[in-house]
Amino acid sequence: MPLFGLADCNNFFVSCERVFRPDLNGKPVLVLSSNDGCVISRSNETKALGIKMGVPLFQIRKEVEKYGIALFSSNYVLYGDMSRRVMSLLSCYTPKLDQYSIDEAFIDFSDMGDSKSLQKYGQEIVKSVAKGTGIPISLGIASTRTLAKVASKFAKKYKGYHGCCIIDTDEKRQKALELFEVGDVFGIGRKMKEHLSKYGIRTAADFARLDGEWVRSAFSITGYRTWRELHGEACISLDELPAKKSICVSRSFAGEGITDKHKLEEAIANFASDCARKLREQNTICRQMTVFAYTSRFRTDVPQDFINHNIRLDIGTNETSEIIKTAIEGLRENYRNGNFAYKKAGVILWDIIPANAVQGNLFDPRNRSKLSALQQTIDEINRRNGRGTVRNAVQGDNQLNIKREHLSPQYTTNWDEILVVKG
DNA sequence: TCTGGGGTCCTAGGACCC
DNA sequence: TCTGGGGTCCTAGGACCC
Repeated sequence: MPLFGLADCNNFFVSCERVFRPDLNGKPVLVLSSNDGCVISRSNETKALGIKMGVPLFQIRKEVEKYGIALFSSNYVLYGDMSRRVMSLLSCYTPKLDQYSIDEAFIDFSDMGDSKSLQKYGQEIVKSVAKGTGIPISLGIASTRTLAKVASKFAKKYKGYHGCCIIDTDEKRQKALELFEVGDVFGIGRKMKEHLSKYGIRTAADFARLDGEWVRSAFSITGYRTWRELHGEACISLDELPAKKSICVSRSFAGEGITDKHKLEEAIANFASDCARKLREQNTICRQMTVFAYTSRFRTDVPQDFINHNIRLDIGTNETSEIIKTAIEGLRENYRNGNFAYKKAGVILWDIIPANAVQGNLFDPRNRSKLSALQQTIDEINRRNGRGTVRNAVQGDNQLNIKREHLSPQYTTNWDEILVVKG
């Protein structure tokens, strides 16, 4: 019988920070988005204070002060590294691990013994990750991904499960769905929840009791899939990790934003460079690109501009210099002089195919094998010496105007900032 | 004053072809 | 002047996820 496990790191970013700041255990902690803008991770103590996910920091300044909430700017280098450690430990316990996000992974538990031994096995996994990384996780196990997610939330909420909850009978499934709010179901978002509430649907069980055909007509194939998954019918399979179909790098800028054309080009060049690296990391090339830049949507008192430009590449590529050049040209074509303050910009690569499928062009004047050898050399230098050691001149000094006032040190990835143990 | 970043999937509607 | 209908492909936008 197919069985899915979902391992979910509890309050992941906060937990990462606490690994190196054990003094903050039991205290309210927050991790902020880029520019220290919004709340993106909360400790249980912070949740208990009523601080909501996603609220802007400036709206909760009073509470931060009053309760002495510890603040951290997001430190993705640290979180990425901790995530790799968690994932590598998890992969010891299964032949098939499917990483879903930075802090979640699906685990194949098919044919792994009876419920009782599985419960023990699950608890062992949870303990092992906590011991090996310091990150607490919750594990849910069920016959579909959607139900595994429900189970993991129970594992998180009730101490009695010791981190692992299994939904493996119809009775348990029914009971779990009765206790579960419909809006918390994986695949049911704000809009669907609103729509359902008009019909008095409050719990996952209410939703599951609806007529399948009606669900399909009201919420399309995706809603219907969620409905079937809640009934225990697996519709989302555990596939091999597919290559990404689009790659996006974008940032918001602090303060007024960027008003200087040259600075904007520099930012775009850096985004394009990051995109190209990600593209090569999954061994793919892209054939289309979007460059965008816009002014603040919250400011109605200043002139607005919205650049959103698609570019089709004659020949697919993953080379940094080529992708930067194309992005900059795209930006220049669409740039208007008008004293605009750009608050956000980015580059998206899409129409992505495997690198070995590149279609040559008889009229292409460049020597592609030479270009590729050069790129490999640059990648190797940057891998050894840190990103951005060798870069294109247009990328400038890579000092984007981004605010990070509460940044933790790079404990795990930078020798200069490694944790000092005091004797 | 201050409002994240990176993805996926689905659908409707227009363009285009015969 | 008359001005169908079906199929496919592409794109923009919405909804969802973390």
